[in-house]
Formats: sequence, structure tokens, C-alpha cells
Amino acid sequence: MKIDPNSPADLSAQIAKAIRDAIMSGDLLVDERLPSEAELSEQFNVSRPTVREALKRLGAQSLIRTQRGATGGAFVNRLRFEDAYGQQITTSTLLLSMNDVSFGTACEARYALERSCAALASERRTADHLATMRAETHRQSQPSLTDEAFCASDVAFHRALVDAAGNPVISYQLAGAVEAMQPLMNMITFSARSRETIVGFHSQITDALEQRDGAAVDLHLSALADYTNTLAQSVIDARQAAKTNS
Amino acid sequence: MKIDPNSPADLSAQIAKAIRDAIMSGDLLVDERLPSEAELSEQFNVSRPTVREALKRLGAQSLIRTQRGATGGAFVNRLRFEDAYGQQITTSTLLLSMNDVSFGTACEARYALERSCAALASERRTADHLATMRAETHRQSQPSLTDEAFCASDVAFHRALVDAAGNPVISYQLAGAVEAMQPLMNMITFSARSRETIVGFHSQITDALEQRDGAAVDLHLSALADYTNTLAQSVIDARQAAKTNS
DNA sequence: AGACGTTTAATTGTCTGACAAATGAAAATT
DNA sequence: AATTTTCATTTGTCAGACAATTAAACGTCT
Repeated sequence: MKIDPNSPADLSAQIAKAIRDAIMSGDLLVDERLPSEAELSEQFNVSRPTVREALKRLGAQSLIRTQRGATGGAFVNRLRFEDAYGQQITTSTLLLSMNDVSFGTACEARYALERSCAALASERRTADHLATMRAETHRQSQPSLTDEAFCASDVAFHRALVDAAGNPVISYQLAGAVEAMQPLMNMITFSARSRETIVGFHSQITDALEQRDGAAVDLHLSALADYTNTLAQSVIDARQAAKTNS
Repeated sequence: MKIDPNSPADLSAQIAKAIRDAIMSGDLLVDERLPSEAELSEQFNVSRPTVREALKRLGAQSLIRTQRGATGGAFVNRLRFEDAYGQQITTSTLLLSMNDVSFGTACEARYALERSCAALASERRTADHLATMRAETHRQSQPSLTDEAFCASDVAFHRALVDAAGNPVISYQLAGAVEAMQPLMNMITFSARSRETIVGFHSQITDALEQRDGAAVDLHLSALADYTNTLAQSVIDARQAAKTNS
């Protein structure tokens, strides 16, 4: 592991990259302890604050964890799916909001990917998944629910559907697509009528899943996607019209 | 934005979180300049190195960028899809390797998600996408290609297929699933026979895509998934047998 | 000998103060 | 007016110090 003091890049960035590469190449194993900050600053010939900045960078990506005390130090962190979920959701949400991704594009991505779970979920869904989905669907039928809570429940429903596919890699990959939709959905005001329709789709999806009918799940998901898109479009149109009038 | 000096968490982590929240809530807009490090250290009542550690954390997530000089400083960064790709691939690769995700699980996730692109890609594929896919398929038929280069070309082929769906959100979400497979694929030694079979599938997929036949794309993808899985299984079995004999 | 405090050494977390390097803006000069 | 010089601002880096934490080593008492 070497760094170039004359490179245009920050030293701390170079050091972070060197250590990151060592982790990714398997040179540093999970739970292995890195040299202490003092030792690293000697090895790389930089000061301790610079080493610390590099370690903080790696910590932000959950690649290492640090511990104080006599036997403390920085350790290669086993990246857990739950940790990765959070980062994935943060990144996805910011990507959508900062790049002016349209509701339609995000919605299309979400449902396209989610439909790919239909077959697997039908095979593997447990009673637990069904119970969660029914509970959320029931919650969604409460008229007292705020729009925000309705959206949150919608996300929980779809997350249960994705988890029912029983593949942690899929759950991880779709966490971003499903959760990042929430801020976009929150811009919609749901009428009692539209809530009812969505709840109906959710019931149909859950029923089909219970009967392990993957094709039906796919069909209803597709219909729900269309309906959601239509709903969003009408909101956008209405907003556009209001703008023109004012 | 306030922090708690008595919290168990690091001050730099708290500060990073405060700024991250401000960005995600829209309190800080894209390209907006943050206060200088000196000002931030006054505001949060911490030293400059601590502020810097916080900023490096945010930099590692591409949430901010920094610039030296008179009008420099830290700016809220527009998170680009290309930047997010890299992080996504890093995280996905580490997730698979650190959690002992089986080839089967990763492969299932990859093809399940990829198949969800079949319909969209059939509608929207351009001549460019087809050309890339044919070029990669042709490269794969060169016997002189190393296994590693063969895998890299395979990834490029599938990335083109995903991109053909014409939805940047899908491309982003699938970047991890597709690229993170490469290290796992690299463990397989491809015989001339198996390469030929894979190239055949790739040709069929490209043909179907050219004819905008989404169902056929889906079918061939599914067949390729099965074949890849069988291939990997035979490698694993052979390795197991060798282990037992030794 | 074994259980239980105490000390100690190692390590990260934080602070202070300083200087170097980059960079754009303002001032001076031609 | 154009060009060069100076300068102020800001990040990047360094050195050294002290506080907080923690586990292991050490003593002490039973």
C-alpha cells in the first residue's frame, strides 16, 4: 500500500482508497484489525489527523468500525444487509430528488423490478409475510390515516412483498427503489376513492400470493402500477392547470 | 442544527448527520455553499479537525465536494447516477463476499431483476444498444480471451441490455446486481463448450431484442439463468469431490 | 489459590495553533 | 485598457498535547 504525495488528490482520499482496495481484494479480512492511527501515519508518512480523515471516510461507508481503549482500533467491518439498506435508501432518495427524476420514471422502475419478485414470492411467501401485508392493507383502510402515514404503510406493504421472495440480494437491491418512492408519493393527496382502489389492489395481490398464483400477483401489480401512474398524472395535470390559471 | 456534546456518538458523526439531514430535507440545496470550516467549528462549538472529519464523511458519500481557494469551500454536490453506480457496485460486491452469499442466490437475484427489463428494453432499445451487445457477443467468441476478460465482456453485454430499458433508475439499481456477480463468475473456468453455449444465448437474446419480442427475450434470459446456475453447480460439485478425495 | 479492586498502558477522540497551497478578487503598473 | 502583482480567504497538512475509554496486568485480601 503506497500513496503518492504529489498526486492532485487529497492524501486522506488516497489513503482511504488504498485501504478500501485492500479490503475489497481480500487483503484485509473481516474483523481484522488495522494498524493503529499512529502506526498508519508512520507507514504512509502523513500526520495522524490525515489518517483519521481517511478512516472517517471508510467509516462513512461502513467499511470499518472503530473502538476505543487498550485493545481498540479500527476493524474491517462485516457489511450487513441492514446497514447497506440505509445507505441504499439515502442514495436512491437523493438521486431521485437531485436529478429531477419524474414520477413516471421512478414508478416504472419500481414496479418493473417489483414484478420480478412475483414468481419467487408466490413460491416462498410464509404466513408471516401474508400477515404483514394484510395488517398494512387494513391500516390503509382507516380513513383517519394521514397521507404520509398511508404512504409509509404502502411502503411497508411492498417491502413485505419483496421480502417474500426470500432472496436477501433482491431485498437489498429493491430497498432503494421502493423506499425512495415515498417522498414522491407524499406529494400526492389521496382521495377516499383512490385509497379504496389501492386497498383493493393490495387485497387482490395478497390473495393471489396466498394462493401461490404468481401470474395473478404480476397482473395485479401491473394494474396497480398503471393506476398509480394515472393518479400521479392527474395530480400533475391539475397542478399544471392551476399554474396556468394563476 | 444542533449537536449534543454528551452523546455517546462521535461529534464528527453527529455533525455529519446534522448536515446530511439538512441536505436530505432540502434545507441545503444543490450547489449551495456550506459555511467555511472555521465558521462551522464556531457554530457547532467544536474544533476544526472535528468539522473536517465530518466533512470527509459526507465527501465519502458524494454528498458534498470541496474546493480550495478564495471562493472555495464545501458545496452540496449533485449526486450523479455515474457516481452512485460506483458506490452501488462497491457496496454490492462487498455484501456478497462478506456475507457468504451463494452463487445461486446472487444469480437468482440478478436474472430475476434483469428479466424485468425485457419488456421495456424491447420497446426502447436503439441500434446502439444492439451494436454494443453484438460487439460483446463477438468478443466472447474469441477463444484467446481469458476467463476474466470473458466475464468482463459478459457484464458489459448485460449492462447494455439493462440500459436498453431506457430507465436510469433501473440502470442504477441493477448496476450492483450485475457487476457484483463478476467476482463470483470469475471463480468459474469456462470451457470452450460452455462459452459457445453462452454466446449462443447472447445471440438469441440480441435477436429477440432486435425484433422487439419481449417475451422471447425473457425466455432466453431465463434459459441462460438456468444454464449459468447449472454450470456453477457443476464447478462447485467438482470442487467438493476433489476436496473429499484429498 | 482465587476473587476482587487498582494501576497502567494502549488507543481513539478532541483541541490548539501553525504553516503550506490554491485561487479568485482587488490593487497596482504599464 | 490590459496585464501583472499583491492579498485575503479557504482548504490541506502537520505537530504536539490532553481527555476518555478500555482491557490487561498487577496487587491485595480472603
